[in-house]
Amino acid sequence: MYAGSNHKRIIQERKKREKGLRIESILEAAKKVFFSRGYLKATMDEIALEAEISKPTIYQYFKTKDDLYFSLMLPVVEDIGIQMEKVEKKLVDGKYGSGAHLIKDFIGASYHSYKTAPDVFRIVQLFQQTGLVWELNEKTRSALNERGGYNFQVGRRIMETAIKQGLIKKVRIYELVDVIWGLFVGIVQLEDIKSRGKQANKHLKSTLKLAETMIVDAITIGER
Amino acid sequence: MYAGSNHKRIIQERKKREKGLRIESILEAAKKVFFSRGYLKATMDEIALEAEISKPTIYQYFKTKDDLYFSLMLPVVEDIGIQMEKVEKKLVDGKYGSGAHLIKDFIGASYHSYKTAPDVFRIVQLFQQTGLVWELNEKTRSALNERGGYNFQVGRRIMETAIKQGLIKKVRIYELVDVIWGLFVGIVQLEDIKSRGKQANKHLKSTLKLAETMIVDAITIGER
DNA sequence: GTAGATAATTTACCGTTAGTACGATAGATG
DNA sequence: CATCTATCGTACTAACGGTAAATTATCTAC
Repeated sequence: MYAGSNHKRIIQERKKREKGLRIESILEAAKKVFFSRGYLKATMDEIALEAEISKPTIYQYFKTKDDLYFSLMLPVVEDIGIQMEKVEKKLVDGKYGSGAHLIKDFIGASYHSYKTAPDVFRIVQLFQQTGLVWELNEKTRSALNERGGYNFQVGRRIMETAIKQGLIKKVRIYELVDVIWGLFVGIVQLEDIKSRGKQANKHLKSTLKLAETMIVDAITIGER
Repeated sequence: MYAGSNHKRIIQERKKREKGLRIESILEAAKKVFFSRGYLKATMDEIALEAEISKPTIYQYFKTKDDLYFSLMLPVVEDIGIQMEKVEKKLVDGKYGSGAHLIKDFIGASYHSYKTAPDVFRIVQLFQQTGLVWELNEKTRSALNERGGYNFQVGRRIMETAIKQGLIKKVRIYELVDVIWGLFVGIVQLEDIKSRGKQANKHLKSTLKLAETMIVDAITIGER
């Protein structure tokens, strides 16, 4: 018994790895199908086919169609948080010389996530409409809520610090973060609708740019 | 022949009226069911029951479930346009003394429509999330597109005039209208999600208020 | 190496629902 | 009366989300 009791553990770990890979491949297939067909027209059978497995296998890993759909979101939400944390770090390290620069990075954090997965990004709020939120896998739901809520917390901390550092005017941080986030999501959606069927939305960037300028004009100090 | 050839016409008109009423009652029933159950869980049978007619009769007037759903949007989109036209009239009549006042009314125009039908307002989102191949009645689709596009036109005209009148700074009007509209929708959606399950969203008003202030700060002239 | 247990996967199925076909009915019209 | 129109009831199809039960692959213990 050269391997001893390790053998068992090692095999278990391999299985775990394989399980992760399977989940990964399902997510990949789901992404493809969901975003080419749209949520409603995407079928679980087609996703299964794309992942080269049978439908019930999907249900082994994801409780419902919603669950699968929402699972796609989590990495994006997490990414936004990571980007924001970077901004926060830079801020507490005193590396922002102006509020304008901070705001630019702050919006850039969301833009970064949007760019890496524009399809996923648009999905955030669909479920509120369809009223299916309540059938989510508990794990998925709480993960989403926690990360989402956490991101807003970070956002508020950033603005709080920025005010303390005198980078931006003294405004209500809770509302401020909501305004910026709402602005971003709203514009992305809007330009998305407008550019449907046409080539990539050339207006998105210029509109976001204007939004940024306006925020800067409104809440930064001095430079006007 | 006391009524002459009018008789025919009068009867036709009555029929048209009745047809309108039927459509109205279907829409009313649809609204009730859609917004209590959510789009996916609402069934055409239930809507038919609510409207006290049979299911095939609904399909006489609405091509698909989607079509019925989106038909609910139209009045809201139209209302927004009407509110905006009021603002435009007031503006060309030279009744705005400050840019701040104008912006307030401009946002208020959308808010008005939102307040009268918050549920319907959320549909905009669904429209874009899933919007690929909705099998909308051609009439419904073009009506929606036309009215939507028209509203943006009015918005741009307003901003153009406001610039000419020296009420606001010279910014790119196309992007400006998009920013304001995106901001509004984004915030409404956000607060909507946040307040789900809780009491009415008390944050919406204060967040919108801040957004308004920020826009005013950013684009109006003088008062700072 | 093989029997038996365990986990992963598939086949075959269920229940529900959007949408339709069709014949019956009722009322207005001429 | 004959016709036309709108609606109804019914019964059906096709598609889809989801599941129970059978099947296969994999591992463990001897």
